[in-house]
Amino acid sequence: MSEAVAAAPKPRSGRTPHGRRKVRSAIAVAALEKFAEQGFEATTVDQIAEAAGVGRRTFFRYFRSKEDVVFPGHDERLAEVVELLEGADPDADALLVLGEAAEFVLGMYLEEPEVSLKRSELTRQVPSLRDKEIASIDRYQRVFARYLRARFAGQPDAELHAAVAAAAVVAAHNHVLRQWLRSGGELDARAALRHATDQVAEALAGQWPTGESEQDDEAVVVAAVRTSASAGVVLKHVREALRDLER
Amino acid sequence: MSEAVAAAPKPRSGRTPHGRRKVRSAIAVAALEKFAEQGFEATTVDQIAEAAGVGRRTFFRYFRSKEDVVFPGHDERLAEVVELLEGADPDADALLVLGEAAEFVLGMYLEEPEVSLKRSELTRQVPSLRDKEIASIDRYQRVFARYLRARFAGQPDAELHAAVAAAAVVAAHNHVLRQWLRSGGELDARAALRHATDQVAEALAGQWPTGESEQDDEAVVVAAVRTSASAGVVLKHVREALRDLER
DNA sequence: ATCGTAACGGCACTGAGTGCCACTAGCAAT
DNA sequence: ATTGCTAGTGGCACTCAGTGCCGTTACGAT
Repeated sequence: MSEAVAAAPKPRSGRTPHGRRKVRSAIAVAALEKFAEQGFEATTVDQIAEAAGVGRRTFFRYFRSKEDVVFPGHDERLAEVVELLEGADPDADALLVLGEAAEFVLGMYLEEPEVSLKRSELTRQVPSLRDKEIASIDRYQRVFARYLRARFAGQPDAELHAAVAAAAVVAAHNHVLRQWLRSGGELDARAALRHATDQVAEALAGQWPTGESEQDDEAVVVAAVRTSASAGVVLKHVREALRDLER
Repeated sequence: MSEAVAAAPKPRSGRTPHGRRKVRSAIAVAALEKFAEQGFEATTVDQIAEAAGVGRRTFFRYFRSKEDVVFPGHDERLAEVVELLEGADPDADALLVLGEAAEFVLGMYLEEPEVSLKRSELTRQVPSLRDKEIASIDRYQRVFARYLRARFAGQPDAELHAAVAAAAVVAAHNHVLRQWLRSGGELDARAALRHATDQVAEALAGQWPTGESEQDDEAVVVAAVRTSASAGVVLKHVREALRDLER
């Protein structure tokens, strides 16, 4: 491919006589251009480095791997989420807090729609990138689960409930994100996410305590309904719905 | 590292003058031995091939990558799950079917506890293996979600509910699997999984219809309880628990 | 015994990622 | 202005995963 290159020790041919601090950005831009041009796998690090006007070695100083160019600063984002959860009101409903955290994560995508859309296009097509993204999502889920474990501590099946609820919230987030991406960034994702997390919270809070502030008053309720379900099924549901209110 | 090797064209030194059909198994055994001995990353494919008495090239004929030795036949397992779901009773409760599918997956681990334990040890320590496993779990989750999407089709928020429920079931499965692995294979994982999926099904079925066969009879229920929850909260829960029975 | 096929081993090659080192731009102290 | 230090950089050589190609060999069928 290279025709008659490599004669003199390369007099820093193209651009950027000596990169300032935009080196990282220059590499990222060049890389994404190349990826869009000729695909991820067909693009070598050498090509990226040359297009960015830096040495191949410098590329790996700014990005641990070729995949990392596509997911910049995922670690920092995760750290922000951890911080957000640690600073959350300890008395607030745990699932509500998680919903806010999910919205925060979603916000990171919404901030730069074009980038998010391009990235999703890449991840859809390249298996290794897809795997990397899934692994990164899993890290968020672990953080969520850890938070819930702490909040649920002492309750029966705390770990199970934490794991399931964290997975549910993440799934809701991912679902909304996918919809937003498919809509080309037009969807009101924040509203959709709130609706989704509300549904999740409703379903889980109906069965499991999630730490909402308890009331001291008491209540006697009489309900009468007409339904096509069998008496047994209705009784089962009512009994279950009430059981956890007793605690 | 290699001392004075490579003189004659290698007279097939060690073992297995010419592998029968146990070549794959021989490679896997040799690989896992080496991994346990000196770690995953520190073991090269050459070492594995030599220990197995085969050529380096043959290794890659049986395993697509070094990681693949640790996860044999994951694709086939996934296909079995797909088959199981496709052959499931279309009238059965969808979450119950998913619970059975999860138990089937869990069964694959329970079948060979020693292998599962060793593998989990490896995946815990090696990031690349961990990522690979997460990606593989995600494939199951996608299959689950696809099944639920088909079952929920037509209902409001079908896709959201499918995604969340699939994630919940997978999370329940993973939680039980982790517990079982931590217990060293002693835990009654099947019972624990049934308990876990029951909880998930209970929580979600209380809110969302999951396709359980409807009865034709009717029922009028009167319930009276004493609870520390506020009247509003009780009413909300009861109303929600009953609402979906109406449909 | 011979032929055909499929598996095998060796070889060479690409490309990712790493360690090492020499070079240089920029800055501070004198 | 000169000197000296430091940090960023680029080149080089190396390891190792993974792939394509091809000659060879074991084995079953006839």
